[in-house]
Amino acid sequence: MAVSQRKVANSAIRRLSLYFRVLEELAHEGEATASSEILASRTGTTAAQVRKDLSQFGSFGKRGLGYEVEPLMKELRGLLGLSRRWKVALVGAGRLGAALIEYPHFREHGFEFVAAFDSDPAKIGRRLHSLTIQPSADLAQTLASSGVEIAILTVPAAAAQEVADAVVAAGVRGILNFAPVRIRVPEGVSVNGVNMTVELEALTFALRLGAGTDRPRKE
Amino acid sequence: MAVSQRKVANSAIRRLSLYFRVLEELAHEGEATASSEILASRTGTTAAQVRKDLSQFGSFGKRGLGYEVEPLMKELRGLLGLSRRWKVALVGAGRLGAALIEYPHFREHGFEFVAAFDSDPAKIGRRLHSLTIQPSADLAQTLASSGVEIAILTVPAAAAQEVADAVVAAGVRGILNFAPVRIRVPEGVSVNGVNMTVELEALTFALRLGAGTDRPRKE
DNA sequence: GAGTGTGAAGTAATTCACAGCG
DNA sequence: CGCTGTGAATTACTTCACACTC
Repeated sequence: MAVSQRKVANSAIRRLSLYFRVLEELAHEGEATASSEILASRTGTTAAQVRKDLSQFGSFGKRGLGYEVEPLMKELRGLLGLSRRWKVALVGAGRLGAALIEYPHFREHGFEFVAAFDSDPAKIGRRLHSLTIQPSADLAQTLASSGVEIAILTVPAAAAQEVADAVVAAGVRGILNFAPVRIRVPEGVSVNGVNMTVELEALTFALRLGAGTDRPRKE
Repeated sequence: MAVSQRKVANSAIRRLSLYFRVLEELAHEGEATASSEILASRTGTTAAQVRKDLSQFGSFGKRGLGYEVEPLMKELRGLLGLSRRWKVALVGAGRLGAALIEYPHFREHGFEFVAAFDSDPAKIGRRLHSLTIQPSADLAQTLASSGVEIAILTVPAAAAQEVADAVVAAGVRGILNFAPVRIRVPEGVSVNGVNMTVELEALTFALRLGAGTDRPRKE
């Protein structure tokens, strides 16, 4: 029943995002309801986990029936902040940045790229999917005036902290960091990292042992 | 002291990868030793955690001194499977795939792309960073004959499971999945996912509450 | 003296199991 | 009945604290 600002486990939040995606699939498949069991098997967790995760935000299910797909999607959209648009800036207009700015999934879920920056003079002025690449030096000015709240960092590791400091100074409150280093931000700013090197090395660790990584035991 | 096949926590494995990267930095900075405290502060965890993580594989440190950078790197390289080369295939030669195949970090750590596949006839035959893009139909044949052990999947969500089945059938034992869906694999195959949508939505969840996400309390 | 290695203690996350409702 | 919602039990992970070594 608790909807207030409670301590929500990070892992639970990420699962909410997974549930949401599965619900989109189910809606697309024409399903009207979804049991915790379905949600669990499609996301690789357990039915009890799904119910626990959802129940900390409200009683969205109907006993004997399951969860109605559309209403639950709406709830999750609200929880995850997907019922509004977010202005996003890309910092680092390399190949990865170019890939992300085109990634349809972001656009479809309300993330709108409104600026792209790079420090390489050769890239300044070039177009990237409807945006003109601006010099990183203009970061502070452009971000502040355009109301950007999220920065996606696809810069080299060595530049990541400096760029993070700059976007935070420009008022950005959320950072999605693709550089393989941990960046430090002041209180009140959120950072999530996507570290593909770590994931790849976790994979080779598992391969070296000759075992499967796979998460949950319950099939 | 235990070096045998212990149940190693997933989170611990990922931290090992982080420690390794920090050690590379420290080596580059000319440091000969590193305390658990340094490793902790640079990776965002606690000194006790660092020691616990490392101690489950051996006694690598010297009391009163810390860890010697080079020897510890060597240990971690071994643990993480980075002391050998891995042949990697890229499946999905879109923008993201193109970005990954150029990502210097992978190459520098022993990951060698030996084949690239796509199902789009328009892309077949085109070059991608020294590789010629092959039709996905050739997957089975090429992979089996080239000894590829790891597949990196950058295909659309809808195709991910099908592609995963194909690479597993071709003998691949490890998959790094960039598609935003969970893929199911048989026992003995490892999958790690990089889901940037989840990370971005975890970020907007945090922003919606107006709080910082950041991991550990201890500074 | 400084900093590791590690049992013990504490905290967090997951799973169980079942009452209760549609 | 079937399936949710949830306290209680369990398991996993982290932090403490200190003996021990260099």
